[in-house]
Amino acid sequence: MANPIQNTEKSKGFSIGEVVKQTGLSAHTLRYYEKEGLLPFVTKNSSGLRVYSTTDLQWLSMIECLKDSGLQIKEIRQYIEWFRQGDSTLKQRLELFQNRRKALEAEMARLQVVMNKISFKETLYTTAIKLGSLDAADSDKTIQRLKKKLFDSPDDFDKRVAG
Amino acid sequence: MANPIQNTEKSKGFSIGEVVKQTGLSAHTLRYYEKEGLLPFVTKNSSGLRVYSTTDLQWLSMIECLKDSGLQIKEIRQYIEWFRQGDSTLKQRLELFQNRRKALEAEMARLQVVMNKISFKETLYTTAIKLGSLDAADSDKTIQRLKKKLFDSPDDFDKRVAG
DNA sequence: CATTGACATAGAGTTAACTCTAAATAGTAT
DNA sequence: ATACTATTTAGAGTTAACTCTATGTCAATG
Repeated sequence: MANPIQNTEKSKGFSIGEVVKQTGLSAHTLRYYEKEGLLPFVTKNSSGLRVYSTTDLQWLSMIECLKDSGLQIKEIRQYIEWFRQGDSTLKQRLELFQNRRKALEAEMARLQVVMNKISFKETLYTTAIKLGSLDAADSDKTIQRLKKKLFDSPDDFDKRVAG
Repeated sequence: MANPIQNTEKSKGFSIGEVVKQTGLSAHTLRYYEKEGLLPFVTKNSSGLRVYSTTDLQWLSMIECLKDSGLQIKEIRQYIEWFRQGDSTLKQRLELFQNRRKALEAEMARLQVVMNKISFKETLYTTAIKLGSLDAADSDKTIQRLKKKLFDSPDDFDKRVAG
């Protein structure tokens, strides 16, 4: 087990392989992130091997969160640049998080609408299997009531849904 | 205003331009979907122009829903193929919707976790602006209590978050 | 009958975010 | 010293889902 970077009890740093294990990201991806300016704090030892600090791991966690919130890599880089500029960019960063929250709220609302439609389909097909055919399910009283409820709701899933 | 396809009171069909207006999709995208097998019911008139029926529009609505649920185009094509095969594929289609519902539930739960982290950041930066610096906000009692709450929760947002 | 605008096809180009390849160097184990 | 594994770089390749370009047809308008 060759570990190029000595990671003693003093926790000087982690090799790229250790970060791969801890984060689940590939070494390729870690180098790609660095090239894209997402990890400006990663250092190299005298042999040119990357040494990741605990702070770098925390940044990776933050990057994952921002990615999951829907941010693109170049937008994450912008955020990191703002961070490096210090307190003069507090406003920009706050606005970014406010926008992220709004985007997440919109996305969750959107997913809820999709969920309603998919759940209806699940019920429809469960009934279809019980009755032996999709046509029979389509004519089913309970199904028709459910469908009506869905169609009369504010979002307009089509009057009649294909499939 | 030349409309190649006569759309009389009997509603024989829609031109691609009309479908563009109704769906917000581009003509390019509509042709691309068709090429990918997503619209096998679209017909052409004697001049080779596409004629979309109301059913085709319903399919487009269904396709949008499946896309929003996270399905890829080739998976949507599979669903449409199952549909065309009739009641012998009811089980496969039900399973697809069951899987979609589970995926949507997981996605919504994931987004909720991200939302908690982003909301914390929003609070942190609001406090930072009020106090004049990020360091001051980091040492703030209320912020520290919030952070502790977030870190002690089942999901493990890092012990200390960068940025 | 020439122009215009919508539409057709085939195929090339774009974008984001990886993902991989090749060839070289570094570190560890025996 | 040798073998083996981890890491490095530059740059090419991949994938999904469009998106656009070039060129040509067709129908209605002036």
